[in-house]
Amino acid sequence: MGDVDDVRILQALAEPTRLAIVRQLAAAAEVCACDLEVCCEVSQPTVSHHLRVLREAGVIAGTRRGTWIYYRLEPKAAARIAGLGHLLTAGAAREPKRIPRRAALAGG
Amino acid sequence: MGDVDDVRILQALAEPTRLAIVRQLAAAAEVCACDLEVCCEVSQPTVSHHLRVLREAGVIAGTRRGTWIYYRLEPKAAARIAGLGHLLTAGAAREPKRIPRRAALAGG
DNA sequence: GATGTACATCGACCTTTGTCAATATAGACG
DNA sequence: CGTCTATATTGACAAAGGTCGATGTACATC
Repeated sequence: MGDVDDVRILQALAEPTRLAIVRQLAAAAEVCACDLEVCCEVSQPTVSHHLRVLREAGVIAGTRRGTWIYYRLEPKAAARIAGLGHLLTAGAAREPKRIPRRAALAGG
Repeated sequence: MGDVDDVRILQALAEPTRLAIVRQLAAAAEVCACDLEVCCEVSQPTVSHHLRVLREAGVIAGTRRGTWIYYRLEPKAAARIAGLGHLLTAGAAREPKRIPRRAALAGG
């Protein structure tokens, strides 16, 4: 369920500039796009492009307020990543180191 | 810290076939590469390529046992994704809906 | 050592993606 | 309306990435 969406979200996060933007949004809850430009060493059109990718993946949302646009994280996408994190940690913890369990084998 | 690694892990996960492989590993703790091939609609070299990407990103690890290679999730990478999930959910929850907090403004 | 199976590597192809300069749109303000 | 600022879009280009067929390598078995 929702497998394609997860890939989309991961693709959106899997880029240095975009992950930096997302981290900045996670720290401040709401950030003006103008402040995002300052942080990154890429041109304004490139930032705008990355914001579009994040928006279309449902990772962020923006609200225009006058001339400025304020972006924030989308809880739904955050929850998806958290869910994937839980799935992976549970799966990684499931490693039983292949211990033979001699008692179980003997007891049947 | 470890920002580049996170991007690497996310890049590894941000592809349909690779995410499917990772999900399969999360469900079974250890899977033979031969079983992974069956699941996906891509050729054997392509699966091998994806396994290499996942391995080099530190997402999975493989152990040769005779002719077969058994893959499993790497706990460290899983923890990183989980951590990112926590960061994002916390950041998304931090949205205060811009409530003015009149008491705080008055009290100073 | 010859054969068969499992997996990896190589080389080539085509698509996707990140980047920027130039230009366009949207709102604020005179 | 004209101008200034903030953001988006377009077009072009190079780099990265996914895919496959062909081939190479490792292990098992006869």
